[in-house]
Amino acid sequence: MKDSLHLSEQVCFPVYVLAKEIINQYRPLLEELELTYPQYLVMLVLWEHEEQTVNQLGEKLKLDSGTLTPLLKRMEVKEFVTRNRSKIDERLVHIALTQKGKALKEKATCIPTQLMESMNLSSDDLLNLKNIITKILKK
Amino acid sequence: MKDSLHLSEQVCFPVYVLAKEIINQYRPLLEELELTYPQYLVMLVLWEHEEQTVNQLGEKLKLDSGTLTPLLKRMEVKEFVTRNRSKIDERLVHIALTQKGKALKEKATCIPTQLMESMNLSSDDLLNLKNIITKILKK
DNA sequence: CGAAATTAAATTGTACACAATTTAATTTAA
DNA sequence: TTAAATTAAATTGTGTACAATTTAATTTCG
Repeated sequence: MKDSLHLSEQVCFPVYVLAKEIINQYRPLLEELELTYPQYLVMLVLWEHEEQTVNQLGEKLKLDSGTLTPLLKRMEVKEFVTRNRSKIDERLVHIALTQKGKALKEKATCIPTQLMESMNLSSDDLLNLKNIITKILKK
Repeated sequence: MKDSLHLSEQVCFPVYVLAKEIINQYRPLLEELELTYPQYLVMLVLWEHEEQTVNQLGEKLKLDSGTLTPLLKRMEVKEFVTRNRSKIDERLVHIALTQKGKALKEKATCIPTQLMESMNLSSDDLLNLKNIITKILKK
Protein backbone atom coordinates (compact mmCIF):
# COMPACT_ATOMS: atom_id res chain seq x y z
CA MET A 1 0.00 0.00 0.00
CA LYS A 2 1.19 3.49 -0.87
CA ASP A 3 2.48 5.71 1.88
CA SER A 4 0.72 9.04 1.58
CA LEU A 5 2.62 10.67 4.42
CA HIS A 6 4.80 12.70 2.08
CA LEU A 7 4.69 16.47 1.83
CA SER A 8 4.59 16.25 -1.96
CA GLU A 9 1.53 14.01 -1.77
CA GLN A 10 -0.43 16.47 0.33
CA VAL A 11 -3.20 18.44 -1.31
CA CYS A 12 -3.82 20.55 1.73
CA PHE A 13 -0.29 21.84 1.94
CA PRO A 14 -0.43 23.74 -1.40
CA VAL A 15 -3.73 25.32 -0.32
CA TYR A 16 -2.15 26.40 2.95
CA VAL A 17 0.90 27.82 1.15
CA LEU A 18 -1.21 29.59 -1.48
CA ALA A 19 -3.41 31.22 1.16
CA LYS A 20 -0.35 32.58 2.95
CA GLU A 21 1.19 33.67 -0.35
CA ILE A 22 -1.95 35.58 -1.31
CA ILE A 23 -2.02 37.38 2.03
CA ASN A 24 1.66 38.23 1.61
CA GLN A 25 0.96 39.69 -1.83
CA TYR A 26 -1.86 41.77 -0.38
CA ARG A 27 0.27 43.05 2.48
CA PRO A 28 2.16 45.89 0.75
CA LEU A 29 -0.99 46.99 -1.09
CA LEU A 30 -3.08 47.03 2.08
CA GLU A 31 -0.35 48.67 4.12
CA GLU A 32 -1.06 51.91 2.26
CA LEU A 33 -4.64 51.74 3.51
CA GLU A 34 -3.50 50.82 7.03
CA LEU A 35 -5.40 47.53 6.77
CA THR A 36 -4.49 43.90 7.34
CA TYR A 37 -6.05 41.26 5.10
CA PRO A 38 -8.78 40.22 7.58
CA GLN A 39 -9.52 43.88 8.20
CA TYR A 40 -9.81 44.40 4.43
CA LEU A 41 -12.35 41.57 4.32
CA VAL A 42 -14.39 43.37 6.98
CA MET A 43 -14.25 46.53 4.89
CA LEU A 44 -15.41 44.63 1.78
CA VAL A 45 -18.51 43.49 3.68
CA LEU A 46 -19.19 46.94 5.10
CA TRP A 47 -18.73 48.70 1.76
CA GLU A 48 -21.54 46.47 0.54
CA HIS A 49 -23.77 46.50 3.61
CA GLU A 50 -23.02 49.69 5.55
CA GLU A 51 -23.93 48.12 8.89
CA GLN A 52 -23.50 44.61 10.29
CA THR A 53 -23.52 42.89 13.65
CA VAL A 54 -20.41 41.05 14.81
CA ASN A 55 -22.21 37.78 14.14
CA GLN A 56 -23.21 38.76 10.62
CA LEU A 57 -19.61 39.64 9.85
CA GLY A 58 -18.53 36.37 11.40
CA GLU A 59 -20.87 34.33 9.24
CA LYS A 60 -19.80 36.00 6.04
CA LEU A 61 -16.09 35.84 6.85
CA LYS A 62 -16.09 32.56 8.79
CA LEU A 63 -14.60 34.18 11.87
CA ASP A 64 -15.76 34.03 15.48
CA SER A 65 -16.09 36.80 18.06
CA GLY A 66 -12.80 35.76 19.61
CA THR A 67 -11.11 36.90 16.41
CA LEU A 68 -13.46 39.71 15.44
CA THR A 69 -13.87 41.57 18.72
CA PRO A 70 -10.21 42.60 19.07
CA LEU A 71 -9.87 43.10 15.31
CA LEU A 72 -12.86 45.45 15.24
CA LYS A 73 -11.55 47.32 18.26
CA ARG A 74 -8.34 47.98 16.34
CA MET A 75 -10.38 49.20 13.38
CA GLU A 76 -12.32 51.46 15.73
CA VAL A 77 -9.09 52.96 17.03
CA LYS A 78 -8.11 53.71 13.42
CA GLU A 79 -11.54 55.31 13.01
CA PHE A 80 -12.66 53.14 10.10
CA VAL A 81 -15.67 51.75 11.98
CA THR A 82 -17.92 52.47 14.94
CA ARG A 83 -19.05 49.84 17.44
CA ASN A 84 -22.45 50.41 19.04
CA ARG A 85 -24.49 48.14 21.22
CA SER A 86 -28.03 47.81 19.92
CA LYS A 87 -30.75 49.57 21.93
CA ILE A 88 -33.34 46.99 20.85
CA ASP A 89 -31.30 43.89 21.67
CA GLU A 90 -28.38 44.67 23.91
CA ARG A 91 -26.63 41.42 23.04
CA LEU A 92 -25.91 42.78 19.58
CA VAL A 93 -23.09 45.11 18.61
CA HIS A 94 -23.57 47.01 15.36
CA ILE A 95 -20.47 47.72 13.30
CA ALA A 96 -20.80 50.66 10.92
CA LEU A 97 -18.50 52.62 8.64
CA THR A 98 -17.25 56.07 9.59
CA GLN A 99 -16.82 58.74 6.92
CA LYS A 100 -13.14 57.84 6.89
CA GLY A 101 -14.09 54.20 6.39
CA LYS A 102 -16.41 55.01 3.51
CA ALA A 103 -13.80 57.25 1.91
CA LEU A 104 -11.27 54.45 2.01
CA LYS A 105 -13.18 52.63 -0.71
CA GLU A 106 -11.80 55.07 -3.26
CA LYS A 107 -8.24 54.19 -2.43
CA ALA A 108 -9.08 50.49 -2.55
CA THR A 109 -10.54 50.37 -6.06
CA CYS A 110 -7.24 49.54 -7.69
CA ILE A 111 -6.32 46.73 -5.30
CA PRO A 112 -8.00 43.79 -7.07
CA THR A 113 -6.23 44.63 -10.33
CA GLN A 114 -2.93 45.27 -8.60
CA LEU A 115 -3.14 41.93 -6.83
CA MET A 116 -3.86 40.06 -10.04
CA GLU A 117 -0.78 41.64 -11.56
CA SER A 118 1.44 41.01 -8.58
CA MET A 119 0.43 37.33 -8.50
CA ASN A 120 0.77 37.15 -12.26
CA LEU A 121 -2.48 35.22 -12.66
CA SER A 122 -4.46 34.64 -15.81
CA SER A 123 -8.19 35.08 -15.40
CA ASP A 124 -8.58 31.52 -16.66
CA ASP A 125 -6.58 30.02 -13.81
CA LEU A 126 -8.34 32.28 -11.41
CA LEU A 127 -11.82 31.32 -12.48
CA ASN A 128 -10.88 27.67 -12.57
CA LEU A 129 -9.45 27.85 -9.04
CA LYS A 130 -12.46 29.69 -7.73
CA ASN A 131 -14.87 27.18 -9.23
CA ILE A 132 -13.17 24.14 -7.74
CA ILE A 133 -12.87 25.69 -4.31
CA THR A 134 -16.46 26.87 -4.31
CA LYS A 135 -17.51 23.37 -5.26
CA ILE A 136 -15.46 21.86 -2.45
CA LEU A 137 -16.62 24.35 0.16
CA LYS A 138 -20.26 23.88 -0.78
CA LYS A 139 -20.28 20.28 0.39
CA MET B 1 -16.36 49.77 -15.34
CA LYS B 2 -17.19 46.88 -13.03
CA ASP B 3 -16.66 47.29 -9.31
CA SER B 4 -14.65 44.29 -8.14
CA LEU B 5 -14.72 45.26 -4.47
CA HIS B 6 -17.28 42.63 -3.60
CA LEU B 7 -16.63 39.64 -1.38
CA SER B 8 -18.32 37.36 -3.88
CA GLU B 9 -15.98 38.58 -6.62
CA GLN B 10 -12.87 37.75 -4.65
CA VAL B 11 -10.83 34.73 -5.66
CA CYS B 12 -8.53 35.01 -2.71
CA PHE B 13 -11.25 34.82 -0.13
CA PRO B 14 -12.30 31.24 -1.02
CA VAL B 15 -8.65 30.17 -0.86
CA TYR B 16 -8.34 31.75 2.57
CA VAL B 17 -11.55 30.09 3.77
CA LEU B 18 -10.60 26.71 2.33
CA ALA B 19 -7.18 26.78 3.98
CA LYS B 20 -8.78 27.49 7.36
CA GLU B 21 -11.43 24.85 6.75
CA ILE B 22 -8.80 22.23 5.96
CA ILE B 23 -6.88 23.03 9.12
CA ASN B 24 -10.12 22.81 11.09
CA GLN B 25 -10.82 19.38 9.61
CA TYR B 26 -7.32 18.25 10.55
CA ARG B 27 -7.64 19.53 14.11
CA PRO B 28 -9.57 16.65 15.73
CA LEU B 29 -7.46 14.06 13.87
CA LEU B 30 -4.19 15.69 14.88
CA GLU B 31 -5.33 16.29 18.43
CA GLU B 32 -4.98 12.56 19.06
CA LEU B 33 -1.32 12.84 18.08
CA GLU B 34 -0.87 16.00 20.17
CA LEU B 35 0.07 17.93 17.03
CA THR B 36 -1.12 21.16 15.45
CA TYR B 37 -1.26 21.39 11.67
CA PRO B 38 2.06 23.26 11.25
CA GLN B 39 3.66 20.79 13.68
CA TYR B 40 2.26 17.94 11.58
CA LEU B 41 3.91 19.50 8.51
CA VAL B 42 7.24 19.50 10.36
CA MET B 43 6.71 15.82 11.18
CA LEU B 44 5.97 15.03 7.52
CA VAL B 45 9.31 16.54 6.54
CA LEU B 46 11.20 14.75 9.31
CA TRP B 47 9.57 11.38 8.61
CA GLU B 48 11.06 11.74 5.14
CA HIS B 49 14.42 13.26 6.02
CA GLU B 50 15.23 12.31 9.60
CA GLU B 51 17.28 15.45 10.23
CA GLN B 52 16.90 19.03 9.03
CA THR B 53 18.16 22.46 9.98
CA VAL B 54 15.66 25.14 10.93
CA ASN B 55 16.31 26.82 7.59
CA GLN B 56 15.74 23.63 5.58
CA LEU B 57 12.41 23.16 7.34
CA GLY B 58 11.58 26.77 6.69
CA GLU B 59 12.27 26.49 2.97
CA LYS B 60 10.17 23.38 2.58
CA LEU B 61 7.28 24.71 4.68
CA LYS B 62 7.59 28.40 3.75
CA LEU B 63 7.98 29.45 7.36
CA ASP B 64 10.65 31.65 8.95
CA SER B 65 12.63 31.21 12.14
CA GLY B 66 10.29 33.57 13.97
CA THR B 67 7.57 30.99 13.49
CA LEU B 68 9.65 27.83 13.63
CA THR B 69 11.86 28.48 16.64
CA PRO B 70 9.02 28.63 19.19
CA LEU B 71 7.08 25.89 17.36
CA LEU B 72 10.08 23.55 17.48
CA LYS B 73 10.66 24.34 21.12
CA ARG B 74 7.09 23.18 21.84
CA MET B 75 7.74 20.02 19.88
CA GLU B 76 10.91 19.48 21.85
CA VAL B 77 8.97 19.79 25.12
CA LYS B 78 6.60 17.09 23.84
CA GLU B 79 9.70 15.01 23.06
CA PHE B 80 8.93 14.56 19.36
CA VAL B 81 12.17 16.23 18.23
CA THR B 82 15.60 17.20 19.50
CA ARG B 83 17.28 20.55 18.81
CA ASN B 84 21.07 20.53 18.61
CA ARG B 85 23.41 23.23 17.52
CA SER B 86 25.85 21.99 14.90
CA LYS B 87 29.48 21.49 16.01
CA ILE B 88 30.77 22.21 12.52
CA ASP B 89 28.80 25.42 11.98
CA GLU B 90 27.43 26.83 15.17
CA ARG B 91 24.93 29.00 13.36
CA LEU B 92 22.93 25.90 12.43
CA VAL B 93 20.47 24.06 14.64
CA HIS B 94 19.73 20.48 13.66
CA ILE B 95 16.22 19.20 14.26
CA ALA B 96 15.94 15.42 14.53
CA LEU B 97 13.25 12.94 15.46
CA THR B 98 13.23 11.20 18.82
CA GLN B 99 12.11 7.57 19.09
CA LYS B 100 8.73 8.90 20.18
CA GLY B 101 8.67 11.12 17.11
CA LYS B 102 9.51 8.24 14.79
CA ALA B 103 6.93 6.02 16.45
CA LEU B 104 4.24 8.64 15.88
CA LYS B 105 4.34 7.89 12.16
CA GLU B 106 2.42 4.66 12.78
CA LYS B 107 -0.46 6.54 14.35
CA ALA B 108 -0.45 9.06 11.52
CA THR B 109 -0.80 6.61 8.62
CA CYS B 110 -4.59 6.77 8.61
CA ILE B 111 -4.79 10.58 8.68
CA PRO B 112 -4.66 11.31 4.92
CA THR B 113 -7.53 8.91 4.29
CA GLN B 114 -9.52 10.17 7.27
CA LEU B 115 -9.13 13.73 6.11
CA MET B 116 -10.30 12.93 2.60
CA GLU B 117 -13.39 11.35 4.08
CA SER B 118 -14.09 14.15 6.53
CA MET B 119 -13.84 16.73 3.74
CA ASN B 120 -15.87 14.54 1.48
CA LEU B 121 -13.59 15.10 -1.50
CA SER B 122 -13.40 13.15 -4.72
CA SER B 123 -9.88 12.41 -5.88
CA ASP B 124 -10.77 14.17 -9.12
CA ASP B 125 -11.49 17.47 -7.42
CA LEU B 126 -8.46 17.01 -5.27
CA LEU B 127 -6.08 16.40 -8.14
CA ASN B 128 -7.60 19.23 -10.11
CA LEU B 129 -7.19 21.62 -7.19
CA LYS B 130 -3.63 20.55 -6.57
CA ASN B 131 -2.68 21.00 -10.21
CA ILE B 132 -4.05 24.51 -10.46
CA ILE B 133 -2.44 25.63 -7.24
CA THR B 134 0.88 24.11 -8.12
CA LYS B 135 0.74 25.89 -11.45
CA ILE B 136 -0.04 29.20 -9.75
CA LEU B 137 2.61 28.83 -7.06
CA LYS B 138 5.26 27.91 -9.62
CA LYS B 139 5.17 31.36 -11.20
C1' DC C 1 45.32 38.56 7.61
C1' DG C 2 41.28 41.11 9.37
C1' DA C 3 37.41 44.24 8.59
C1' DA C 4 33.01 44.09 6.10
C1' DA C 5 29.39 41.41 4.39
C1' DT C 6 26.61 37.53 4.80
C1' DT C 7 24.15 33.92 7.03
C1' DA C 8 21.32 31.33 10.68
C1' DA C 9 18.60 31.45 14.74
C1' DA C 10 16.59 33.75 18.13
C1' DT C 11 14.04 37.65 19.91
C1' DT C 12 10.55 41.33 20.02
C1' DG C 13 6.26 43.08 18.86
C1' DT C 14 1.79 43.05 16.44
C1' DA C 15 -2.11 40.63 14.66
C1' DC C 16 -4.79 36.89 13.61
C1' DA C 17 -7.41 32.16 14.64
C1' DC C 18 -9.89 29.34 17.44
C1' DA C 19 -11.30 26.47 21.63
C1' DA C 20 -13.34 27.11 25.93
C1' DT C 21 -15.39 29.85 29.21
C1' DT C 22 -17.86 33.89 30.99
C1' DT C 23 -21.24 37.53 31.13
C1' DA C 24 -25.34 39.51 30.06
C1' DA C 25 -29.58 39.73 27.51
C1' DT C 26 -33.43 37.57 25.34
C1' DT C 27 -36.51 33.48 24.34
C1' DT C 28 -38.79 29.45 25.55
C1' DA C 29 -41.57 26.59 27.79
C1' DA C 30 -43.30 24.43 31.94
C1' DT D 1 -44.51 34.29 34.68
C1' DT D 2 -40.33 32.95 35.84
C1' DA D 3 -36.79 29.42 35.72
C1' DA D 4 -34.21 27.06 32.05
C1' DA D 5 -32.35 27.29 27.58
C1' DT D 6 -30.45 29.91 24.06
C1' DT D 7 -27.96 33.59 21.97
C1' DA D 8 -24.35 37.37 21.26
C1' DA D 9 -20.09 39.37 22.56
C1' DA D 10 -16.35 39.46 25.20
C1' DT D 11 -12.60 37.24 27.61
C1' DT D 12 -8.82 33.93 28.42
C1' DG D 13 -5.31 31.10 26.86
C1' DT D 14 -2.53 28.71 23.31
C1' DG D 15 -0.44 28.66 18.95
C1' DT D 16 0.69 30.29 14.64
C1' DA D 17 2.51 34.07 11.06
C1' DC D 18 5.55 37.53 9.87
C1' DA D 19 8.19 42.09 9.95
C1' DA D 20 12.10 43.99 12.05
C1' DT D 21 15.88 43.67 14.89
C1' DT D 22 19.58 41.34 17.43
C1' DT D 23 23.26 38.09 18.28
C1' DA D 24 26.69 35.18 17.01
C1' DA D 25 29.23 32.63 13.64
C1' DT D 26 31.16 32.11 9.14
C1' DT D 27 32.62 33.96 4.48
C1' DT D 28 34.44 37.05 1.46
C1' DC D 29 37.61 40.37 -0.11
C1' DG D 30 40.57 44.31 -0.06
